[in-house]
Amino acid sequence: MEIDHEGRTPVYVQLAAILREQIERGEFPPDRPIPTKKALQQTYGVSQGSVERAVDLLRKEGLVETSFGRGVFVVPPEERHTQN
Amino acid sequence: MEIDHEGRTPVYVQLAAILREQIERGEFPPDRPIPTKKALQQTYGVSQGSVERAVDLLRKEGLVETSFGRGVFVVPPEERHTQN
DNA sequence: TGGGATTTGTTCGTATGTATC
DNA sequence: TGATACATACGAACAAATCCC
Repeated sequence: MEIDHEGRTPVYVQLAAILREQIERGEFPPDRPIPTKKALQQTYGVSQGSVERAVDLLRKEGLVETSFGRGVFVVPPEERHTQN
Repeated sequence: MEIDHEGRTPVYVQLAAILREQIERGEFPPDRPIPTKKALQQTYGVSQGSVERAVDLLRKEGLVETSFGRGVFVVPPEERHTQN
């Protein structure tokens, strides 16, 4: 899936959707960080700010947790308390 | 008062402090918007984003309310319900 | 009715620096 | 020390609400 920089859907929303789907498909191993924010920038060709916002969305949804200096981690489904 | 772009205190925090003091001194007439965000940008030589953040702080403090397309308004002291 | 001007709000990219591990 | 998350700041473009003539 790719990011459309022209359309009306914000880039960070698109990126969040991509990651959300990958997470729910279990494409990321547990207890290990998903690709770093820098990697996401490069993979999808978006800015740091857009990655920040995308991850922020997923964090608020309870799908991931971030750990300063370590990485972004997927929250196991049974531990999710979505405070949407 | 001026903004120090070099120091450790964020620009937007400094700007919020300036405006907060002016508001509490009653320097802005009631029922009329305070200087527009664009004016604040020019007056203090800061970016739109910094003005945005400064006003956001004051809004969260309950000191001002913003009205899309109209301006930023001082909340009368007796109506402030600071949900800090 | 209409359309331009004003004003707040959002998004994006870039750059730089700080904090944590 | 290096990798990483996070914060700050700027500029630019555009969208959306309001106002005014």
